[in-house]
Amino acid sequence: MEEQPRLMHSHAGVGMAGHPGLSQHMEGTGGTEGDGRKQDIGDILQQIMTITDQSLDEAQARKHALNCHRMKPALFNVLCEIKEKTVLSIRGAQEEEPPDAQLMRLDNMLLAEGVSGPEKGGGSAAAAAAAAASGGGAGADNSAEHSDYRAKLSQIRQIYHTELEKYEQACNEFTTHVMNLLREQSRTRPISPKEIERMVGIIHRKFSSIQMQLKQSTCEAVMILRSRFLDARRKRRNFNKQATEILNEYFYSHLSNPYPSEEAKEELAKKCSITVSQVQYSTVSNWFGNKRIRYKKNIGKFQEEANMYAAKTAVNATNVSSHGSQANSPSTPNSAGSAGSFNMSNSGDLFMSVQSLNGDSYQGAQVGANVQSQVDTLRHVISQTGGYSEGLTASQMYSQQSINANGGWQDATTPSSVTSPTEGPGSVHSDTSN
DNA sequence: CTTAATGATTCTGA
DNA sequence: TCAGAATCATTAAG
Repeated sequence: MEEQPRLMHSHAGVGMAGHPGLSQHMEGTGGTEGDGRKQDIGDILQQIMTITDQSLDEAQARKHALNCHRMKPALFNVLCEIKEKTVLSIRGAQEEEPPDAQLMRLDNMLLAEGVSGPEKGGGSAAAAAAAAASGGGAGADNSAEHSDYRAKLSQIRQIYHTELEKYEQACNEFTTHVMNLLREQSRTRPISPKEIERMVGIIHRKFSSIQMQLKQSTCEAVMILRSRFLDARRKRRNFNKQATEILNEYFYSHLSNPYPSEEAKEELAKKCSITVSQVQYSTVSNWFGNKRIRYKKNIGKFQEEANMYAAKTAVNATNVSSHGSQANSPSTPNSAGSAGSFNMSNSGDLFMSVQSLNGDSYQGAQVGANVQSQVDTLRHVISQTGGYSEGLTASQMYSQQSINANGGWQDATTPSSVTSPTEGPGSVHSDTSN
């Protein structure tokens, strides 16, 4: 029921809706209302029907005639005006785009990551970010690692730019195409410049939303890349054998107090040439932290290792001393023998015997001779360094079996397998058991 | 693919 | 603030 009238109305509107002047005019000339209208509609239909019968030339001719009609521009103007007042104003109202905070964020991020920024600056900014992310200090080791990162980043950057360009080009092409089309059509139907403009705006919005997607996925890619390369955890590399050896040597030869001082850590880091990943210092700290805790947690498991390193250390010491003595070989050797343990909670005390309580000695042939000098050396070193536990004095260290043994730490193990040659310190000792 | 080893990070208590 | 403990995440070995 409702349909009918509305339809009718819209029909009537084809030519004159909303334009009082015109419809009045028509009405005036049209004679009696009902009949006149019906007649008009009939005419229109008739014309439409005849169009299909017309040849192309005929149609063109008519079109041309219409275009040339002197009333045409005026009519189009009026129609455009009407259109603008109705359709455009409605659409315009709802087109207030939301503030694109999102886009801003993306832009900022891309800029910060060096994807959308100036060409070279991007790379260095990323490198800086990388350096910062990995802890800063070391500096030197970053380049090799980050070149890969930078390469990938610039790859992303390149893709981003080409895509962006592509979109832009497509957008422009499409826009001009649409504009031409509309201009063309504006000859046959009422299209105001404003409308064209609006259309262009719509197109741009569409394309910019595509662009935003591009930006978003680029951001994601960068984030992934970042997390992959810069997250220290992911970057973990195992130390090489040599480095592990050096650290272990130190650890086991300072078993009584495996807390290297800052300098010692630095020294160790240098010796190990820890370059990968992170700040050397903290890497060493981490290593010792992990080592302590893991050693303590499962001494049995480390026994063999301990013995091995102890032996090694002893050998080293001997060699050194035989060469000439020197007390301080900077890093580990000294103290070759300390035996001890760092306190463990459950154990009461530390120190494994320096010498095996009984027996079996491991004395390598080499070891024997220089022991005395080692002792001296060690004493010297120890007193100098004084670093470790306050509780530990040289005498304690040397004291033979003083302490011990009972296993404070290692539960239950039996006495040593490796033992040192006589005098305490130099000895290899190592804890025992197994 | 599973698992052990291990470097790094995070949380917690002194 | 630091060491220890717990946990994460990756690597390497099987």
